[in-house]
Amino acid sequence: MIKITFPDGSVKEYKSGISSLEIAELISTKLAKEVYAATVNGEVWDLTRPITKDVTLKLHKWEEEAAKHAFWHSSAHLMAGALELLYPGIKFGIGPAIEMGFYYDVDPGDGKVITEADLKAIEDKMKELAEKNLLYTRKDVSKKEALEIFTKKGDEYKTELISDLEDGTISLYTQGDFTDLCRGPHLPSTEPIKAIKLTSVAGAYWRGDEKRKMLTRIYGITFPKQKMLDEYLIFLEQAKIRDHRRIGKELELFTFSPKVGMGLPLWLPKGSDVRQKLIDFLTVILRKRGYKIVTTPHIGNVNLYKTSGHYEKYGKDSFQPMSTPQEGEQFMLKPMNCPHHCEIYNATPHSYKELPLRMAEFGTVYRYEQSGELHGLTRVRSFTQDDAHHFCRPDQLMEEFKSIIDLILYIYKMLNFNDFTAQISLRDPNNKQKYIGSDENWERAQKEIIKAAAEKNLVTTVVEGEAAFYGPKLDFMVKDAIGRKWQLGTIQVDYNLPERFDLTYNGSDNKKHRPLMIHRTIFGSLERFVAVLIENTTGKFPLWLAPEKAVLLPISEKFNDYAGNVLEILNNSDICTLIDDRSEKIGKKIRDNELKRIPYLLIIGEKEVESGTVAVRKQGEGDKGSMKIDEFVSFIHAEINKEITL
RNA sequence: GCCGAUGUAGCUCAGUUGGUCAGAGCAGCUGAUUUGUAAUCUGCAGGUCGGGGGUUCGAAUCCCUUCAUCGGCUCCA
Repeated sequence: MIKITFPDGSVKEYKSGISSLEIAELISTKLAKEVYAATVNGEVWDLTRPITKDVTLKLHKWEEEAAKHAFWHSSAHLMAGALELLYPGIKFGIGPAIEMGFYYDVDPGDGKVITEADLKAIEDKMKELAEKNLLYTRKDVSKKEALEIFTKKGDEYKTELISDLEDGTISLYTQGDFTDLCRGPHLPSTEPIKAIKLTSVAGAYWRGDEKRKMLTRIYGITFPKQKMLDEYLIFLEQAKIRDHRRIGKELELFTFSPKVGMGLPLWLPKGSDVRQKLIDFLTVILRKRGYKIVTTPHIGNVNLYKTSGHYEKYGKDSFQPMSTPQEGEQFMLKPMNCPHHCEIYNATPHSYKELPLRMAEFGTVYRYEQSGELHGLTRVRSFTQDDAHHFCRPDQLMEEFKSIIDLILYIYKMLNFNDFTAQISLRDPNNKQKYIGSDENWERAQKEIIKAAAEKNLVTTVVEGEAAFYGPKLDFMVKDAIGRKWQLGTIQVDYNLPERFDLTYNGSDNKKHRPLMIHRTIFGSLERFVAVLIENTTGKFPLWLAPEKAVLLPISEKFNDYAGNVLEILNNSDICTLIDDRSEKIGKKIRDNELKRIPYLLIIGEKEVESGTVAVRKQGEGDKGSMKIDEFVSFIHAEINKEITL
C-alpha cells in the first residue's frame, strides 16, 4: 500500500501502481471526467501513469493551467496525427501548448504548401480521430532507440532534438498510429477533445533561427465543449473591436500613408491633441521632480554613433547615413537620444554636488524596423520617446533607480493603468559576446536592479537574454486587445556610455570620477502609449485627455442661437466643445455623438433656453439632469482636477 | 527581411464557374421635416475594382510583378 497526501492535507492509502485517474474515479466518477492532469510530488504527470510510492497528489481540472496545458499539448499531437495521414512524408518540428491553444511546426516537404484553406480538412480529420477515442500511451526509451526510430522515419528535426537530450530522460507518446518524441504529460485519451478550431498558419524558423529553414506553423485551439469554443471565438471577434488601429481610424486620431512611408504615423488633429496633453501632463510632473528638459536635433553626425557603439551594433540595419556637400561628412537620423544627452552633459563641468542630474526630452527618433514588424502605433519607424537620462554617482544608483520605479508607478496609477507586469531583463549568460561592457559591471548592475525591484515590492519575472546590449533593464509590459505583449516603461542601467563619452564629475577629493547613467522612459513612446490607452478605453479617454469634452445638441434649429452662445462660453472656459446643429432628430444626434465617444452631450431645448441651462447627458451613462452654464463649467473643471490629482 | 493571406466608393462589405457585376448600407451633398435622450424621409453624387504588365474576342474575376495591409517568425538601441 502507498500513502497519497491530498492538497487539503488528508492522507489516504491505495494499492501501489494505482494511477491518478483511478484515484479520481474512487473519489467520484464525475471528478474523473473533469480532471486532465495531476501533479505528483510537484511534477505534472499523465493521469494514467502508475504511482508506486508515497506521494503528494493534486488533480487538475480545466480551470488550471496544468490541465489546459495537457489538453492542448495532446491536441497538438492529435493534429500531428491528422497531418501525417493527410500529408504522407510530412516532418515534424516542435508542437507545444501555448497560453491559448497550441501549435505545431511542420515541414510538409519540398514544394508542398499548407495554407489556411487546408485547415478545415485537417480539422475534420482531427475530429474523426478524436472520436475514435485513441489512448495516449507513454514509453520511456533510450537515446539510441529514439534516434533509430526517427532516423528510420526520416525526421531530421526530431533526431536533432533527440541528440540534444540526455539519455535516460527520453519518452515517446503514441496515440493511434502516431508516435511523437515528447516529455508529456498528456490526456488519457482523445475522448475529451470535443471542439476543435485551427486558427491560422504562419511561417516559423526552425529553432527560432532566421538562418535556418522556415517551417509551417499551424495554430489551433481545442475545448472539451463546443460552447467554450464558441465563446472563445466571440471573444476574439470582440477584441478586434478594441484594436487601436480600427478605433484610431474611426475616431480620426492618426493615419498612415504609403506615400509618406510605412511605419511613419501621421497624427490627425484629435490624436495630436491627446498626445500633446500627455506631454504637457508629464512635463509638469518632471519639473516637480527635478528634471531638466532639453531639446536635441533629429540628426547627428555619424561619428556620434560610432562613439556610442550604436553604429557598430545597428548601423547596417538603420536608415543609412546621409551625405552632405562636404566630402566625407555623414549624418544619421537620430535612432536614440542618449548620445546627444551625453554631449549635453559634457558641455559643462560637473561637481559631485549637482548629481544626480536628470535630463529629459520628448525626443523623436527614427529606427528602420523590419517591414514585417510594423504594427499600427505600437511598432513604428518614427516615434517620440518620453526619454530621460539620470547621470549619477555610483552610490546614488539604488536610490535613483527606486525613485524612477516610484515615478512610473505613480504615473500609471494616475492613468488607471493597473494591468501591467514588470520584467527584469538580464543578459544571456551563454552568449555574453552579444553585449558590451565588463563582466564585473554587468554582474553589479543586474544585482542592483533585482535588489531595487525587491525593495519596491515590485512583482517581477526575470528573463535572461532580454537585456539591451549595453546593460540590464527593468521593463513594464502590457498586453494589447488580443494578448500580445508590449513594452512601455523601461529603466536601464548603463555603465557603457559614460566610458565611451568620457563623462566625468569632480568628486569631493577634487579628482575626476565616472558617473553612471540610467536610461528611462515611462510611456515608452507616445505612439505606443496612446495605442495601449485606446485599447484599454476603447477610445473613451478619461475626460482630461479627451480631445473634445462636450457637444451641444439643440433639439431643433430654433435653439441654435442659444446653443451658439453656450458654445462660445464653454470654449472660452477651456472646455473644447462642438455643436451638432444638423436638422436631425435628437435621438439621432445622441447616437452619432455617443459613437464619437464625446464625454458629455448637452441637450438644448425650450426648457433650457428659458432657464439658462443645459441638459447634461454623460456618455455611456445617460441623463444627468440640468445645470446652469457656469455650473457645468465648474463641474467639468472639477471632474478634470479629480482625474489628474492623486 | 521570411512564410501565408488580403487589397472593390471616405468607412464596412456584396460581387456565383472570366460575358449589362461595377453594387448595398453608413458617411457626404440636396430638399422636405423642427423634432426631448442611441438611427425621419426624398433625391443626388462617389470607384481606372491598390499600381504596372500579361493571357483572352472579353478581366474586379486567371497569370506575373510591384506597393500596402493583416496573422505569425525573426528583430526590437
